[in-house]
Amino acid sequence: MKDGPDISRVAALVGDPARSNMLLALMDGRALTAGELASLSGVTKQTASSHLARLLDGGLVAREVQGRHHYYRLGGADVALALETLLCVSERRNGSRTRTGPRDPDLRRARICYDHLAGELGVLVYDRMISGGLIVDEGSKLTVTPAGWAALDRIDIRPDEIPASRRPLCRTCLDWSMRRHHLAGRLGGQILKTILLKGWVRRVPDSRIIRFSSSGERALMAWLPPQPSPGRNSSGGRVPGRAG
Amino acid sequence: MKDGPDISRVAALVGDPARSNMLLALMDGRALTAGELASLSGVTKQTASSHLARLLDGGLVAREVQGRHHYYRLGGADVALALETLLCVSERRNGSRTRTGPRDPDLRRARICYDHLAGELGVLVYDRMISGGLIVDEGSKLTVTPAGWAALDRIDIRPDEIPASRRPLCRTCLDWSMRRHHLAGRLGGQILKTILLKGWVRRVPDSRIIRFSSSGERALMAWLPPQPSPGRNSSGGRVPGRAG
DNA sequence: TTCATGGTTCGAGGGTAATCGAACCATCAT
DNA sequence: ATGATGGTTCGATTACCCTCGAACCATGAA
Repeated sequence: MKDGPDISRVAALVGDPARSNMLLALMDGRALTAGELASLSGVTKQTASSHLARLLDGGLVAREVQGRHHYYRLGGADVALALETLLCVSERRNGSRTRTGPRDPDLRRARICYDHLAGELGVLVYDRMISGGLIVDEGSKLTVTPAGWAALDRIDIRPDEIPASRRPLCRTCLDWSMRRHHLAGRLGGQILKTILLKGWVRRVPDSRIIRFSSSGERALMAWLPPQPSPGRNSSGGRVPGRAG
Repeated sequence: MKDGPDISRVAALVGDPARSNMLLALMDGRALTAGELASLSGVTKQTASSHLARLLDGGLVAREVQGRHHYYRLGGADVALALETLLCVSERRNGSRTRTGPRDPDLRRARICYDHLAGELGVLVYDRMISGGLIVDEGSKLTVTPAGWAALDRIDIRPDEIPASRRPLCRTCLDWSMRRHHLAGRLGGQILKTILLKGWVRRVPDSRIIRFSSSGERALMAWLPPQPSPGRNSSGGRVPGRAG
């Protein structure tokens, strides 16, 4: 009778408000302590501990113990993706009921999704990289073109500096606010790391929001391939000359 | 404190085994009656009715009344996507614990996801259509190329025959068993409809499984563009010629 | 050692909701 | 009309689990 794995188990884990708040707080990819997660989700330490134990057992979070601090991190990129898709559904269903706070526009503009850039700017980066020929969708996977590596080299991202892992290099992630794809995977993480390091963006404390400095946004736009002209589309898909 | 919409509400709806069974049963895109859903999920009519009312209120399913029969269908493509991603997570987390039944290989091979083709063959169709240049990822969206329309015309799919709606024509959907993309959207639905009509595949009753007839599989392969690289090349992803 | 801090474990209380029996309503067939 | 079938509503029972107070364990500091 059961088709696949027990989907209700993980869904029930996300189904509690306290736990979902914790998970959303971890969406920025940072590892938070149990105490921080407790106060963030509005429950006592004991309750939080119980919830975290369940999340850990279910594999939705991972724990790292440092001294007397227990750091919790999201269980993986797939967990982040699942949360984003759930956000997608929630948004559509009771979106009208939810009042949008003042921070929402910033959140839509640019935010951290697990470890990479999301929001309008995240989608924009992905779009430009695709239309500019820096990455191509080969069906089975996204790959970086030679022109792409050349462009990445200009912001000091080189293949040998991206940590190796079983995780795919490029991946797409569905965007909750835009309902479009943006760049995830190791490369997506590396890009965010880089623009943070370069000071193009800075994080807003205790939130997923990231804010571009005006010079940073200019620098990003200068790095990205320009928007293609609206007329002819990809069949000729040449990499813009400036990139080479 | 709340970032976005109340994600825990929808997650809690999926979090009950009876409800998740119902939702998974609806993943094939068909509309089932309340009674069928009751027996499928293993609860009485009364319980099922209560669950369905909740799902309806949450927008996860839609109801259509015909005579004394109440047909329930999935609330939308985004709901199907969310369920697939949750399947993805569940698979990874407690996949080893779940014993794989005999039907699983068939389910992995080809199944219905909402209204389109999924599984190995679904991914294969998507891959070939991308690598063969029938559809292209323009970043913001997938579009069908002129060559793509010509190919689709050969299996009697024409632009004016695809029902208009706000739903995107082409969309990708993450595959639970393959963890890769396959073709969704209105075009994905139309393709499935077509190959069902042509008798290339037939549905296995009371499941999401679809089975290709041998002639049907040959016909599909004959229609699809051939695989680009000569041998099976799993790791050394070759960039298609025109990107360079 | 002694104290303080961060986390977990235990137990009890309380509320939500899943479940089913029974009754009720609507539709179709005879 | 009368009966049969498909669904929903109501009420009561039951079980789960969320929550927190209190106690307990581990680490770091004085």
